[in-house]
Amino acid sequence: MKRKGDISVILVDNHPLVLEGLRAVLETYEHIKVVGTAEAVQAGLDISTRQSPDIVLLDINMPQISGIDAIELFKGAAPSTKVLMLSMHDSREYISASVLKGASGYILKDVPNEEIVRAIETVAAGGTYFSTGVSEVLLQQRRKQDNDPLPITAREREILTHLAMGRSNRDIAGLLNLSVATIETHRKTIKRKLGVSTTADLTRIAIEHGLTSAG
Amino acid sequence: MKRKGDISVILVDNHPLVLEGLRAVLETYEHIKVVGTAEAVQAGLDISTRQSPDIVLLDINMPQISGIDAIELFKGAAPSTKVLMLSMHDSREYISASVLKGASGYILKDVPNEEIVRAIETVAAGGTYFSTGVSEVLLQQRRKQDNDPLPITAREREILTHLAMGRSNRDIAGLLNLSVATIETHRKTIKRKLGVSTTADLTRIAIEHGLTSAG
DNA sequence: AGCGTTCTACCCACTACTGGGTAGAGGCCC
DNA sequence: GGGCCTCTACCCAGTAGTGGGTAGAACGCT
Repeated sequence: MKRKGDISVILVDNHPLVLEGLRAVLETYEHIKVVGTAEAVQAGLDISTRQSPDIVLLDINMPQISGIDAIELFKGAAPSTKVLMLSMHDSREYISASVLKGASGYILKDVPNEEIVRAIETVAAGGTYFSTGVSEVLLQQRRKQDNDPLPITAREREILTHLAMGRSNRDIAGLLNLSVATIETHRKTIKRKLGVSTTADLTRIAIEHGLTSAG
Repeated sequence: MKRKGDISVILVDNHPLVLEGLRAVLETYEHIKVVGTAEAVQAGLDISTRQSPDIVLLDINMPQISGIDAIELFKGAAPSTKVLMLSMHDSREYISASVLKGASGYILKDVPNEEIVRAIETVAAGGTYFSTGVSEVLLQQRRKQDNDPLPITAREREILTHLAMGRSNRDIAGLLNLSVATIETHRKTIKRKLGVSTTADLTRIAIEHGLTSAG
């Protein structure tokens, strides 16, 4: 029986073998209760609606409905349920998509059992869990900023920031008390150095390098 | 003494009281060894260089050098060290900045002791830890996309995507086999609907809503 | 049938940006 | 003291985008 303090979990994976393996691992932990397993998203949703589990361990590769799309369905079926994705891939697209859809964590299938348990505990406690390789992917933007600083001068960076915020050459000239011609020259130099030709490109690069934010 | 499997931690906070409180809490756990404490970033760096701890627990509000800037310094002083931020604020700016600079986690000072320990264990194991309120903030972009869909038509969204990728009206006209005038009309309509007037604004909105990515 | 919306396309005058130059003043390095 | 870079600023001709219109064809809804 599930007792107070226990964590209820349902497992959704289209491979019966993985399902049984996970159940066997998790059952060795007293405070984790596997209250259901399903080999298809729809069956999982039915269980989830009835049981409102603390955690859904969801395989990302599901036939019919993809695991990514299923995240929202599970959140809809039982709003208090946290979704923890289980995947064989550490591809950036999957991870970002999972986070955007509201998953609380993303772990790889080849991690040690203890890490799966740790992830379940962490997510149940209201945290997020992304396993080793995955956090590297999430922090990828940082590496880009570190390893690949923009090859432009400080003044040019300043101009670029204004440009990316939607200001015209004339606006910037006014702000910085410079001639419009000067801003145009800077703009040309920046474009040449960065190898782009449009304002949209400049804006994307500025956001990418943290000079301004999208939101 | 630190033994194999133990987690070595140094604490950096400019409040001696917090420092002592943390030390007292962590010392009740056998596998966590506090190998140093510092009330200033520079002193913390000195310790970190000598000890190469597994974890630096770093207060975000430090005088002189901000905790955010200190993240990079600690990563530089001992590359294998993971930085776990400790903060009283769950503001979006702090959290994003921390993640971008390379912090492996962000926890609030008012969380229960067990959560701090859990965070330390998780980060030491190579994961990331963001406590309850914090993960909400990280998932904020998702909410923006869900609650605030762009009030434009599918065709306009398509045009917007191309614009944000740096394509000119003429390029897009060519791609979609339309007249340049049509693209200009769409562009005007999109700007009016979104209440902006420049390409940079369009690009920022497109990225914000996931139509294209910054990188 | 009548209405609203979307997608398409054009007109016009105006402004902004582009891409090719050149160039002087000041700072830094060797 | 000569060389290199940065920041400033201008010239010019050309192209692109702006912001104000209008408008027809197609579609769905009632």
